[in-house]
Amino acid sequence: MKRTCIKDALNAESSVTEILIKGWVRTKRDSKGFSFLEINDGSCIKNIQAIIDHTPEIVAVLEKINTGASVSITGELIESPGKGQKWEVRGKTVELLGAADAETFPLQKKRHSDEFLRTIAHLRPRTNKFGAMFRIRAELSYAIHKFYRDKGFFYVHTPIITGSDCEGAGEMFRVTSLDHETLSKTKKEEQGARDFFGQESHLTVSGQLSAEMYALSLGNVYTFGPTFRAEKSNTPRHAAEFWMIEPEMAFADLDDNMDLSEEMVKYLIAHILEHCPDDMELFAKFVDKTLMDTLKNISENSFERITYTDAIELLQRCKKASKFEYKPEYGLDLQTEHERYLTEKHFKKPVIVYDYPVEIKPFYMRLNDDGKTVAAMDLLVPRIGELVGGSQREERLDVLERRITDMGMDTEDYWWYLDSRRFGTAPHAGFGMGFERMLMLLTGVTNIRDVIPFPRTPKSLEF
RNA sequence: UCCUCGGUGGCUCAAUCGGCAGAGCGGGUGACUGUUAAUCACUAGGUUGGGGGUUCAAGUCCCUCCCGGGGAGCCA
Repeated sequence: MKRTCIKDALNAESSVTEILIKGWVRTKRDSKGFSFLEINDGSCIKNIQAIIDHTPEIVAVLEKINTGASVSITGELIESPGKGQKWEVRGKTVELLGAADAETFPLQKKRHSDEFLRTIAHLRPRTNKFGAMFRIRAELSYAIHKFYRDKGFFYVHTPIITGSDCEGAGEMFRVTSLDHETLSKTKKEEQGARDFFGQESHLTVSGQLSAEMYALSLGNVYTFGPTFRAEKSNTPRHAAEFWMIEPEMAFADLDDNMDLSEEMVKYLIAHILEHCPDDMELFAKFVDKTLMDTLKNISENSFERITYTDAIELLQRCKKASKFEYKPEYGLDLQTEHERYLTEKHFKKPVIVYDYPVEIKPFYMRLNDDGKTVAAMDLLVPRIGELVGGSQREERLDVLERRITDMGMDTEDYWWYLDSRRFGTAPHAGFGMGFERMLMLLTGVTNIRDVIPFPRTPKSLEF
């Protein structure tokens, strides 16, 4: 007999005379003469209840079954005479596939703290909350591909190992095949030449520069993959390994970029609400009671768009101005408290801040006609802060070369990047969105460590 | 990296002014013929994060290290 997954069994239209269910025992309740088993197989958040009459043989098996054990049950799918569920399995046979010792199995039937569950990251997907989280994560991943594919974007696999030591963001992880001894005996300048690639190599911090090359060939493209930052930032919003979506559009400007980011965020919310209602319900009920209102608010309203200059002025003039720890000032980056004020207090919705001072943004962002600002954009959302960061790219060779030189970098290192401006350059724009941050926004979960299966953070690499 | 709050049974926490280390849940044993994180009774379980110090006496005070949470910086 073929296994029926619990999701399908619970969606049955009529009773089934013979059914095979496999899964993990969430609870066992014994009475005189029979037992109830709640089984979950991960196919959905709900368990199926099996009722099993006691016979000497079955009691012998049931005695070895505890919370956490994996079992295989055959029987009949019938309408449940009890309250609380439509269907249940009246079991005929019960087989113990894998026992779980009750004294040492760490998950109990009660709620556990997120902190404790992080210490057993290998078992937490067996809980309702993390099961729901990682089903949503899978669905969100699919939704991203669907969104871009439907719009005619091509998915580009940009490299994980890179040679460019400056992609414009953050500290990088060094990649080397040299052993520790060789490394310590070799002079810093000579290490690269002796290494696998004949030069120093790192884990990518962004696929953007590569994606630009493909946008200027295939038109509209996106990357979706892991990225790595060696920053020792210890916050609930940062991880050393995280996933990023980076679309890049040829013949597009900053407005197109802003439109795309807004459309994407709204699409992803709608997709998850439509396809993961049961899993989302858990987060709306137990994690963030305002979640549905927040998501509705984001879907139904257009995002506020404001220039950096206007945003600074607004912050300087607002009632809270004197209470900011950091004074808002033209030429300085917006602080967390400023972002929160804009999205949570003032506009009460997502805000796109654009046209930033050239001094605080990387070399590849397009210089505006005023000569003082670049065509950059940050999408800020309540609670999460920066969800998306992007820009129209500098397509003019001379301006780009000057920017690279001005920032103390060598144009030689970017020869292939500059080639795209040398041969058939075109206006183009793109952005990056943190996948985990989108997931946090969707679920109301406030710690990035709880939206990624095995989180990598400073001093933490157990799993 | 800085600021801040924590670390007590498997989990979540309590312990007054420095004076006998406790509860709920979970576990074990038993009861119960439709339970719903079942219920009821009984029961076992502790080097109070590590090291050092003060004291007649330290979970509690001091020093130090480790680990975790929250905030900041940086960012996605």
